[in-house]
Amino acid sequence: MTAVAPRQREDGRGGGRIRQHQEGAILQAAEQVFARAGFQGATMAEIALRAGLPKSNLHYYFGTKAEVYRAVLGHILRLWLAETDCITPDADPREALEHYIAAKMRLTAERPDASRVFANELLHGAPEIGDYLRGELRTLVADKAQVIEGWIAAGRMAPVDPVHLFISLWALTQTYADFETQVCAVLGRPELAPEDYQRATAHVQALVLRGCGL
Amino acid sequence: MTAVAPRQREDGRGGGRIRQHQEGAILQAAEQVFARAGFQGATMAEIALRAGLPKSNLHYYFGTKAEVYRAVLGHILRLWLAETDCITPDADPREALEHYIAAKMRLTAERPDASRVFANELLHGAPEIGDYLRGELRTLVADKAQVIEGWIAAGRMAPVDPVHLFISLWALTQTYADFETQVCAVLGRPELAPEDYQRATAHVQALVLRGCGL
DNA sequence: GAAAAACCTGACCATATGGTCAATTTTTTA
DNA sequence: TAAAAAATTGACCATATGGTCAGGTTTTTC
Repeated sequence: MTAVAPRQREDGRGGGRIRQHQEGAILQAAEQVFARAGFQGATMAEIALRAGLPKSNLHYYFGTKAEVYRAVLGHILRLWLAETDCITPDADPREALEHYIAAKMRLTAERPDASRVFANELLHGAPEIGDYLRGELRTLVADKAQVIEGWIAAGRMAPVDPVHLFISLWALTQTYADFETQVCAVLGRPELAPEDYQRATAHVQALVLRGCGL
Repeated sequence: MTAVAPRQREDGRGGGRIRQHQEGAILQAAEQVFARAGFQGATMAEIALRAGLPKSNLHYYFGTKAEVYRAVLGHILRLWLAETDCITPDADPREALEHYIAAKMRLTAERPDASRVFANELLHGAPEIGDYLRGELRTLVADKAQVIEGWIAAGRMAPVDPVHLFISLWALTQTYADFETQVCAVLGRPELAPEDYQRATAHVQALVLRGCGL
């Protein structure tokens, strides 16, 4: 009989010892495969191969490909949140933005595949995470935008549309993961090395801080 | 017998009157479908449907899906080039950058699907256009970077890494097409209206010009 | 106006792939 | 240690989809 796998918590932290381990391996493999091929291009066979288990076993843990995909996205969304912690009314605008950019760039450098899966999902209209974007994310951004409005009103930085500023920050940092191929091409590098990410971070910080009159 | 379709010029300008028309319709339909679903997700059946002809007729003009895809990309690359015309040693840095940003943003607003197909190709490692990126594009960027270096050396703008500046400009503008869903979500819009693009253009121009000390 | 070229199309095929299932083994529980 | 639960797996199936093909129709050419 086909056992119904009782995954308990949506974050995959439930289940026994073996389940923990296998789901972890699957999610890691899936992130790579989805990043490289997108949802449609990814195959369950390849995910299973990379995770080191037969396809039918993969189906024991995740009934459908969409389920694996959702789990990967859930994982990634958790990374995307927070980060904005440093943006508070009392913080120094310069330090806060500098810190935020550095954090986002670090994430980009360390988890480029996560960024790519996210980018791919957005690129195709965010069928899975649209609700999250219009809910949690929008609220978060609205909050932080208020903080920045406050900074501007207090004359602590140049007047900049705060929401568009966030959009710009995301674009400026994630481009180094999402469009790495293009970046490598114009930089004349075979791949991005740590120094490249350092240069990129410094560049974005300089551009944005000066752009915000800081 | 299966006729071998003798497409003459690679840009689809060859062939008879009917061929012209049909290929145009196909390419337009294909751009939409590839933008929404990516290469793997796009189906020949849907492209044919949107172009208003049976699938086998589509195959008469383009032997394989990859061929259609390459034609669409070729179309798009032609848009990507030029644009940088305004960046010359004698130009005013402020005006030149302002103009370049406006042009790129206009392209983004008018041909979002083209931008998305391009983004998708990059996201998956640019298997088709990698050579172009490392060839023509890199040369072009190197040239324009020299111009900007000249501006900086002459004290006409703040010192900014020119190649990273280009990367930033692309990211800042294309994000409004590629990640439109996210942009709409945080802006609280159902879709981007012309005013939104105007605001976005003004924002990016202000941020970058100030960021470049202009 | 007839021959040639270009164009059109329904029926068909091969293959890839997501997903199922029943039987077996391993692990946990009591 | 025995029963129950969880985990594993190879064989199998249904379907979607890229692509073929033979024969028919329209358009162009001379």
